[in-house]
Parts: sequence; C-alpha cells; structure tokens
Amino acid sequence: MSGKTTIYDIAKALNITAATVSRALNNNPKISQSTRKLVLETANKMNYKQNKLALALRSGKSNNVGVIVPRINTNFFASVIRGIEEGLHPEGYQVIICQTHEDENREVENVNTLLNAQVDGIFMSISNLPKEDNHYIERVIQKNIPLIFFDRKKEMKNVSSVTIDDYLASYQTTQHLIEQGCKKIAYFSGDRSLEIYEDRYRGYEKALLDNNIPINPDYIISIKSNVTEGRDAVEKLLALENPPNAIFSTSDFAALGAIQRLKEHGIKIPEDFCVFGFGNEPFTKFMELSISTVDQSPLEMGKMAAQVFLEKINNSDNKKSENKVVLMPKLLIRQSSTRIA
Amino acid sequence: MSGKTTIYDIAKALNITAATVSRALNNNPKISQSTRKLVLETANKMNYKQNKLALALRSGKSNNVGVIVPRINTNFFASVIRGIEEGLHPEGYQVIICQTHEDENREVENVNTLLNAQVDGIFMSISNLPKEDNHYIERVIQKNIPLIFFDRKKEMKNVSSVTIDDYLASYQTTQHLIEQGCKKIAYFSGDRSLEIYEDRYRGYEKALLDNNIPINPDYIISIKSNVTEGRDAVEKLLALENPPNAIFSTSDFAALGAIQRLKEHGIKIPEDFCVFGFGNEPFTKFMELSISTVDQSPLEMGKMAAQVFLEKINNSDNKKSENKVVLMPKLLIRQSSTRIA
DNA sequence: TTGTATGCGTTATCAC
DNA sequence: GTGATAACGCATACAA
Repeated sequence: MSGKTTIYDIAKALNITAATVSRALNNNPKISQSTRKLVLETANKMNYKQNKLALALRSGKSNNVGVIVPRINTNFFASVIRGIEEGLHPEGYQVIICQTHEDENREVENVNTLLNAQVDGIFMSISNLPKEDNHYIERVIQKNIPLIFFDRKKEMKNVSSVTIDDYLASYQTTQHLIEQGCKKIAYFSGDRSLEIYEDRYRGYEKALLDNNIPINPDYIISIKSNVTEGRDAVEKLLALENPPNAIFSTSDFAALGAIQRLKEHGIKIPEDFCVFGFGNEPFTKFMELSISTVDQSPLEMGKMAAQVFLEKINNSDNKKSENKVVLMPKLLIRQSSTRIA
Repeated sequence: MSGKTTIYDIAKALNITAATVSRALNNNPKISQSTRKLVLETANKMNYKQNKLALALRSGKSNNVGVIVPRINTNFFASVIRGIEEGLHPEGYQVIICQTHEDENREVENVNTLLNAQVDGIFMSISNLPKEDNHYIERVIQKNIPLIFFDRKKEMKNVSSVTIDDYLASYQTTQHLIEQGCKKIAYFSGDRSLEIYEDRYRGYEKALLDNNIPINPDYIISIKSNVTEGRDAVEKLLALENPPNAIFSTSDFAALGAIQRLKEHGIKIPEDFCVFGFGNEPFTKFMELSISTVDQSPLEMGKMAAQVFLEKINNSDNKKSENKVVLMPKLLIRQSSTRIA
C-alpha cells in the first residue's frame, strides 16, 4: 500500500484486465455501470493515483508548460508567472520555471531542456539580443509547440506574443511631462536592441517631435535597471551646461536612484524637477514622495498569455498561426511628476 | 527531421540496434570507440534529443521537484524559489511551482498533483493550519520522497526544514527597541497557529520578561500582512488610554501602514515612536524614512533547502532521516528605530 | 461490454 | 562488443 498501485494491481484484485480498469477510470462509455463502480471503489481503496509520466509518454502530452525569464524574483516577472499559473491551473497544467540571468547561453539551454522535457508550450521573455541565430527558437516552431513571448518579445512568424503598447506608454508619459511644464526631458534607456526599449525610445522621440522640442543627445542615457545607475546618470546630467528638468526612466529602480541623488543636490521634486518611472514596482507607490510610473499589468499579461496558449492548443488548425496581443499601459501619475493639480 | 528522432531512428540509419545506440549515448564502457563515435555523430546529425519523459518513466526519476508556496509574487517567496532553482539547476533538476493562495484544499491538491507528476522532491511553505489531518503529508513520507519545509514549517518526523531562528530574531528586535528607550512596545502578530508566528511571539514575550516589562494584552494585535491592517491597528493603539511608543510588526507591509498612519497623526519617527518590521521587503530600504526590519535571507534559504534535498537524494540511507537547518536572522537597524546613534 | 495486443522512448538484463 | 527482449504505467485499436 505504501508504494505505487497501478491499474494492473486493481485489475488483478478484481480479476479483470487492465484495459477495463483504464476505461472505467477514464469514464469511457463502453463499460458497464457495475464494473465501473467496482473499479472506482477499489481504486480508491487501494489509493490508486494515475502516473502522469506514463500518461504523458503515451499521449505525447505532458501537461507541463515552461516559463523562461531572466530572473524570477522581481515583482514584474513573478507576477506574470503568477498570472500564467492561475490561467493554466484550471486546465490541469503545471508550470516549470527557468531563469536565464540575462545570459543567452542559458536561454538556449533552457529552451532545449524544456523541449527535452516534452513541455506542451513555452512562455518566454527574451534575454538575449536578437541575433541572427534563432536556431533554437526555430526548433520550437518546427516541433509545433506553442511559443508565446511576453513583454520582451522578438518579432517572428508563427510566434504569439503578449505585450503592452510600449510606444504608446512612452509617448503618453513624455506628453504628460511636457504638459507639466518640462521641456528638457532626459531619458534613461534600456538596451535598445530589445524591441520594448526601442519602442519606448521611439515614443519619447515622437512626443518631443510633435511638441517641437529638439532631441538633445546629451539627455539620452543608457542604463541598467538598478538604483546605482540612476544615481550615476543624474550626476552626468547635472554636470551638463544645460541640465534637464525632468527624467523619464524606463526603470523604476533607476528612477528611484535619480530621485535620491536629485534630493541630495537640494533639488525639489516635483517643483523643480519631475521624474517618471516604468514598471510600477511596489515601492513606487509606498514612497513618501510617490513615484509616477507606467503599470504593465503583469498579472493580466500572464493570464492573457495563458489564454493565448490555450486557444492555440485547442484549435489544432490554429496552431501554426500567431496571435499578437497588445495590452494598454496605464499611466500612474503620482507625486513625483505632479506639478499641476 | 522536423519531429522527433528516437534512438530507433539512429539505430536504423546505422544498421545497429537501439540498445547499442543507447549505450553509446550513455558512455557505457561496453562499447567500441568506433561505433560510439559513429553513433554520436549521426545522433548529432539527426538532431537527436533524449526524451526525458521516457527516461523518467523507465528510471522512476523525473528530475523534477515541486515547490509549494502561498503565492509566488512576493519578494520573499520569489527569492526562495530563485535560490532553490539556482541550487538545483547544476544538478539537472527542473522546478515546478504551485500556489495555494493560503487555501489548505489547494495545498492538498498541489501535493497530490506533484506526487502524480512523480516529482523527486517537494519543497513547501505551509499554508494551512497545523490540523490533525496530515494524511496528505504522510503520503509523501510513505512514498519516501524528500519533503523539505521552508520558513513556515510544521514539526514532523522525517521531514527536513530550513528556517530562520524566528524566536531569536524576535527577541533581539524587542531587546533593540527597549535599548532605544521604548518600554511600551506594541506587537503585530501573524496567525500564531503557524510555528513561525508562535516563535516570534515567544521571543517578544521573553525579551519583555527579561527586562521586567509586563505584557500588555492591549498591545498585542493580530494582523494580516498588508498595509491597511497596519493602519487600522495604529488607530486602535492610539485610542488606548496608555498608547505604546513602539511597534514591532511581524509584517513589513503592516509596519509601513503603521508608519503612514502615525505620521498622519503628527507623530515623529523615530523621535516619538519606533517601528520595526519583518521580512526585509525591498521597499523598506528605499523609503525616505528607511524601515528597520529582519532579513530572512530568502536566497540563502532556498539554496540551503536545495542542498538539504540533494544530500537526502544522494545518501539513500539518509533518506528517512531529517535535517532541520536554522539560519541566523539579520537585524537591519535603519532609521525607523534609531534614536541613539 | 470486455479482453488481447501494441506502442510511447528508454535502459537494463540477459544472451551470444 | 553487440543484439534481442522485457519493463516502466498507461490508453487504445482491434477482436471477440
């Protein structure tokens, strides 16, 4: 009783065959009520549990999906994963997580591992730069297993994606800052070889253009998403002959660093200087000076990604098609950018 | 070439048998160098990838472990999971995540699901109250698959655990507050039917006792871990005839809510009132008034849990034994509780 | 309605 | 050193 009861054990106990047991367990119509009941009872008595591994091997369907993210312990990624899990749990899928640490070798390795594990789908937020070598991704598509990018996507045929409209978010944010009276808006950019950062940059650029504000290359600073880089960037900006009076940071952490450093310089926010972040990290709301930011609705993004996956799975003719879902960003205008009430 | 190449395909291509291919692939000593090389080459050419599912079924080892947490998107749990993943990845294990949403039915369901998926180990942070019915946990132990509790554990035979010394953390924190001149220390408690919260309460109690400070039942408030509950609790405390002059909150979020509300009442922190949190949520450090808190080193906790699991797996004689690891908490004394420099 | 036989992809145990 | 065969646990096509 301790180990594992199989359908054979049940069959033996009932002097019937394993096939019949299997049918009874699976509510197969071709079976008499009496034997079904009998099987169900003894199965329960013998504490039978289906071995998903055997089922998976037999059916070619593991009921597992893989999620690949740079790291799991940031609010954004953790929340997306939560959304995916919640969307897929009712359908009986389990979620396997993989981290890349922004290392593209790890990304390739993770994809292969998931493929070998026979997952039924892969969700991923790109880490590596969009090089020419997409061989490992092609393999996924060829195997005809659904691939869904979220947030950091790569434009590809036959690959679905769920993202927010980064261009729009960026455009609206820049527009907002201009309306607050800021004409000299610095921009903290992520790596623009990733689509989301390129899109955000274009939104910023376009908004300035539409307002007849020239682009100042000195105001464009490439940063990594952490506090220190935000602080350093502020130093550079304040050393300029003509320093800016606002920062739009594509990272909340860098925005925080910027605010810290600006304050240390005695600059008043938002009176003298506006700051806008991106990502709606929990701390942005909690600060005494709350930080304006863009909400990416990660939970909804995850749930939507789950839906996209399920649709692909259920419409087998649809499997080859792609579905690009673009969610609306939400500007959370808080104290750090509110001059005009 | 698109679908799946099996060892049979390789065997056929080489006019040898699948067994030989398998041996070659697994570096079995009983094989000639020449055939091995040949097999390896064609395997590579045909883009062969081992089907882990078949291997798992055959070997009874899935190379998957399950992690069960109340929710994945809090810094603490996400970081522990990260630690587990990083500790297990080098050994070839994949991590399957499950959420309970603090619902004990979900907890039972998740354990069963993981068992059916034939995971090689289960890591879990208890959600449900330690009722008498531990049947679902017993099943895990009986099946002889390693079970490791982290943080929210349950005292049981044959179950390992990794926790911090909650009693000590709480004792030291209370002692610290007393040393800062606070004799009237309110306490925000979690559900004391969970061991960690009981331990923390005992630490608080003992420190007061050791300092000849009587316990004031009005100061003990049971809260959930969120901002609102912290705010509400402060209201209750300030309405007392003899209100406290410090709060030790076992939740950072409640500590934040408390601070917000205290400030709104014009109470100065830390001059008039000290506040101490628990958990080292990222925002505690970022606040303009940084919040003192207890660091639980979640990353280390996860890595340690991974180690405990690996030791159990590798010493099969050790499998039945238990290993209770207790990590040292770190008090992070920040502005919200620093009167004396 | 039930039983028989087979295959999912591997590896281990025999033989040769 | 290599081949044939069985087994892991399950579900189904085919027979009966």
